[in-house]
Amino acid sequence: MNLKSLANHLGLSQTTVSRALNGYSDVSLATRNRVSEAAKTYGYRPNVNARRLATGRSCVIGIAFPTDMNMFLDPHFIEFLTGLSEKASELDYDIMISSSQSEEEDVYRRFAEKGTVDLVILSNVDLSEERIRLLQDLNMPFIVHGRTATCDSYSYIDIDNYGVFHEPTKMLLEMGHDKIAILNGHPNRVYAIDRLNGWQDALKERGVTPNPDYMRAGAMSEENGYTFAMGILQLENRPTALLCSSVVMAKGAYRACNELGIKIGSEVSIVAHDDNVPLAQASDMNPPLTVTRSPLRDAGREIAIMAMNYLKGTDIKELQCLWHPELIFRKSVGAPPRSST
Amino acid sequence: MNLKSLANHLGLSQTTVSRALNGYSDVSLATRNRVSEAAKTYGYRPNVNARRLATGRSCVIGIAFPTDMNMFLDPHFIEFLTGLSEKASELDYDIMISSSQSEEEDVYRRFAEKGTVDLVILSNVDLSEERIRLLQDLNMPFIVHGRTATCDSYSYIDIDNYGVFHEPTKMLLEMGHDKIAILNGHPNRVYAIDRLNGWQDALKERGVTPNPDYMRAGAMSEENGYTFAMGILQLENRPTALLCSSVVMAKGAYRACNELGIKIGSEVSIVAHDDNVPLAQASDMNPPLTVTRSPLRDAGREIAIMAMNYLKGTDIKELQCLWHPELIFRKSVGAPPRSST
DNA sequence: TACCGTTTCCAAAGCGCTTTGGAAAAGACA
DNA sequence: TGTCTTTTCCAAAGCGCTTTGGAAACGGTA
Repeated sequence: MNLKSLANHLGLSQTTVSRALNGYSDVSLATRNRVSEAAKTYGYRPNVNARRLATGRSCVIGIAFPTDMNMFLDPHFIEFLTGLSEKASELDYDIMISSSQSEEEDVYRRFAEKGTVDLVILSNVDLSEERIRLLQDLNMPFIVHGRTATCDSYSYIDIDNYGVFHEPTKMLLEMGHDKIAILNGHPNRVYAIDRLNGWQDALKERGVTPNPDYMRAGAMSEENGYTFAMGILQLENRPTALLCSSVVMAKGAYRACNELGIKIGSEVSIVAHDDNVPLAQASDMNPPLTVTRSPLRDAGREIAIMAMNYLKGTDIKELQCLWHPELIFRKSVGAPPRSST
Repeated sequence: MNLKSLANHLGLSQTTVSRALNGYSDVSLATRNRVSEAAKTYGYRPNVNARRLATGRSCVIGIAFPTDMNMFLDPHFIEFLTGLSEKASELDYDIMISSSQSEEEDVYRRFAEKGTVDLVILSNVDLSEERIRLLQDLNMPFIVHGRTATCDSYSYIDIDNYGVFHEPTKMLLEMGHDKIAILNGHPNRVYAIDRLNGWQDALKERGVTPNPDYMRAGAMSEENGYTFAMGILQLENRPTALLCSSVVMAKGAYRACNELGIKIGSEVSIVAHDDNVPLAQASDMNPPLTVTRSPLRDAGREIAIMAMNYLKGTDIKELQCLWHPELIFRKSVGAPPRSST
């Protein structure tokens, strides 16, 4: 069933049927209803490729990933992708993924030249972002999940990563903690750098010098959380509080504490940033984990909406979101142990 | 730069240029070269959507996944997807993913009606596969990763899951083990059922009755591997060998053994099926893990090729692959402990 | 030279939709 | 009643490609 035969069935022109289905006001409400009724009974759906050719828009959002750095194995990225994908299908956009064993940039170049996608999403940005420059050169619309220094010039969604560690550090300091360690994400990523700064500044504001022994950084896996925590908690001058860049990492830290017989909430306080990935529920942990919370899935959903608006021509300045995670206090945080004050 | 202007530049017709670029023999080699040369210098790439409309083929492979059962968090699925995606881009196919919060079937219906994808890939099949019937009804080409009872009627790629557990069980029995437990994948999945049968039959062939206490099944996570192994190894009549459905699970089992102080390779032998997911390298484990090996990434790559051939019209009968994993013997397996014989 | 089979090219139609630029019909107003 | 808007519809062009069905040019053969 195509437009032509549907139009014939209805005794209308293709124009009218097309415009009716797309909700134009220059076709009367009565026929608009009649048409959409008929479309439903005949099971008509406009052929996307014809539409794409005619409009020049594909309604496809692209994501590139190099297979060597397995982003897809990162539950955080997946959670984001899930939100993006969910919202995209609600908005009738499609998601196209493309991998290359070689350079991620080749993928963008292909996307741009072939016209397969309208817009691409950039994730996991680090400071030296040539990808952004390339996309700007290629004139390929994009939205960044995260930010770089040049973020004025593009559309992005990010959370206040500085605050993500600044707030809890301040809180812990006010509670009397002064030996606060951080288990951070990958050191090159902008979000990790922002968090590091938040931690450092909060300490300095209180006159505490950040202790390099208390800093660890790497992929936000359970394993790293465990390893990092094991290392730090066995220092002779061990910290009284741990900041983790993700709940997944915190789970590893919990495991380390349990193994070392260190009581969480009294002997050591733990705070993490909570992206709300399904297999790592902060509230279900024992003790429940104090977090700064900002569901990644929501960010994914939001970026789908932003993509749509971007393509509708909304100004870039209105497509720059900065979210402030909320701090949720739970039992994993308590006063520092006496012995350490 | 489009076909028309490229043709003008060359002083040729669109037809000739098009056919030259697509390598038809009815345009002389000389002009064929001249054309592709020009295409390169002008940076011409045919517009995919126009091509799609003209040919009726989209060269897009679809994958649907319901967001509630988070397939994407399963490293096995991701590994498969990575292979698929890699090979697809080599073959100039694209991968479209689509999620729905509701029914996976809606996604297929949308795919079919809109004509976005040429073919879909089905994963994680279980015995009662209505998805397969739906796709057949919709007349939407598909390839299954795995098999069901009706697999004669469609194209698939699968491994000999029966053998995956039958072989090592036989081997263990021959070495003198008779208390062999299995930590299986999700009990509804066909592959898990096949493996279960392989194990059972191997035991029965030797006159050993499968012990229901020795059977566990669930998602193939490290966590489950740990939990299942902990349970089984603390039985009063504990097994001398463990069959794990994946290396990820085996890692959990290793952790349990370490925690319980049970020596792997002497006090308990462990075999796993190795999908070769990057974060779980059987050979790097301590002791190195004996496995039946069949890289999932290879399956992904193969399925991309099969998809292409399917769309080229290759007969279904020639697109039914059954791979036989190789058994790789390593230190995690040894003779059963004396005490148990 | 005439004829025929090959080789090489091309004009034009078509894929299924959107959109432009009216035209006809209906309604409003004097 | 006639004129001017407004509403409602449509014919036709176009998106950029592939493909069909020749036609022209060429070379070989009789």
